[in-house]
Amino acid sequence: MATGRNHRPATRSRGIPEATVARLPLYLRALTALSERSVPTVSSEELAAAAGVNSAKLRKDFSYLGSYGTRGVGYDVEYLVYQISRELGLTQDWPVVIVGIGNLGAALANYGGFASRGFRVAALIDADPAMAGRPVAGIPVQHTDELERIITDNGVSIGVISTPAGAAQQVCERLIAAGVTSILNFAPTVLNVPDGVDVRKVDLSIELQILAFHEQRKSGEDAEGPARKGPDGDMPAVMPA
Amino acid sequence: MATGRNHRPATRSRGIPEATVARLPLYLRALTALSERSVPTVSSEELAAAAGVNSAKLRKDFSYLGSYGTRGVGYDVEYLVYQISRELGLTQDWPVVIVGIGNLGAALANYGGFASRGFRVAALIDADPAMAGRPVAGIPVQHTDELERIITDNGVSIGVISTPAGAAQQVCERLIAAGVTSILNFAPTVLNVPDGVDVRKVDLSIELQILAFHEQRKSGEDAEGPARKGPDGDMPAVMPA
DNA sequence: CTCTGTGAAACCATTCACAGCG
DNA sequence: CGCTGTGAATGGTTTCACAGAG
Repeated sequence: MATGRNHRPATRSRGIPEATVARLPLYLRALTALSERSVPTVSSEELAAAAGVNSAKLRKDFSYLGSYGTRGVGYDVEYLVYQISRELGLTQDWPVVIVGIGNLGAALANYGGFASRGFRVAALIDADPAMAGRPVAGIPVQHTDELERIITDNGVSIGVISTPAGAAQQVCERLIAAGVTSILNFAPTVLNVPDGVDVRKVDLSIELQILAFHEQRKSGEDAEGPARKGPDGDMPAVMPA
Repeated sequence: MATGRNHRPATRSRGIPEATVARLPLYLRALTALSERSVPTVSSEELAAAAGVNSAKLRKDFSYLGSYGTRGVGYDVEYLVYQISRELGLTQDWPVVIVGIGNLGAALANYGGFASRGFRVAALIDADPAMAGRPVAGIPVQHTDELERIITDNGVSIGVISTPAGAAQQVCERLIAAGVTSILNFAPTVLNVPDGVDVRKVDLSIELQILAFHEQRKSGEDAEGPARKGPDGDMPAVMPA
């Protein structure tokens, strides 16, 4: 998972389940690919395969949006693309700022997937004065001093944090004070935010650690014996790394 | 979530729930910070706050690992760091290859969080011959032709894919054929893998789309009326973007 | 008397299986 | 007759609340 905190609680009646929301972008991507190949309709089975889920789940997901399919036929690709885009709020333009233009920030600025789907990089912000004015992905980097003005002037409500961990909380607070209410956090820290602000977290090393866990289980299938309680899995005198 | 497919089913008895595994790295990070400040013990309440979860969940999570706490006192920081590290398989060294050294691949190679926790970047691989030999993060980039040899020679079982979407499936297949059994995929595609191979996916644009969904709900709290079925939310003549 | 460890309850998500529409 | 849409069954996760260890 890559989600932070602050997930809309059980409030809101006609709500779409979080798990479903998280899959809509996947369906949208698969549908866009079909649309580009001018495929007119698609069955739940086919679309599910393209999105990497099973068809029952997909149909249940779509049932939360409404009845957009045709029994015996499938779904109209163009129509679904539009309905999902609208549901996700992608029919409007979302200006985004990226704070922290190191290696990762630059990668994000250059990432085509942003611009393609309703997101527009409104500004790049970095604390290093030496970066100021230098263009990254064709956009000039601005100094952190300008942060509040940039947010306000551009009506930015989504911010991306790709600073070092130490700077993240402070940047987060300034973004929120200036009006940002959704944050995508790449810094390896827990961000504390007030109610009403959504945070999603993407953490590279966490993902690797989860893989390592499963990887370990693959090899150690056999002599797995003692692992619980007591001084069997005891600590060595010298700590590893 | 950022997980792909292929999650170990209900097999394996004494298994730790996936949701718990996904949080262990969070606890570990919080504990490491405490350890660096030489804090000897911590209560479930304090540690939970530092990790951004609630304390009941944390205690339940730890209960799957064993009884590592002391009632009335809390947890021994150093001891827990070791136990969680061991459970995650971080007491051993994991050589990793990164395939696709564009902006993102370079960012990953430079990312300190890898090296710090048992992961070692064994090689950087790119399809562009012009990149070959050029050092990134102090490691020379090697050509894709070398992929199989590199995997074998270094005993790599974890691969990171940061290529363009079009190349990802093919790279994935070569990695698997060469012996990789865990993949962290940054390319915006669904990877098809055989059983026994774990895939986790990190998708920047998907995270943003999920934020946009919630963001949209914040403003449109009022005039939300019609959204279901029928030709109310009908498609415009011209498709957006 | 504090704080862990954990059954039991509540909640959410996935899967099954099939009625019924086109 | 094929495929969607959906109740009902199942399985997993979170939260509650408290017994009992230290």
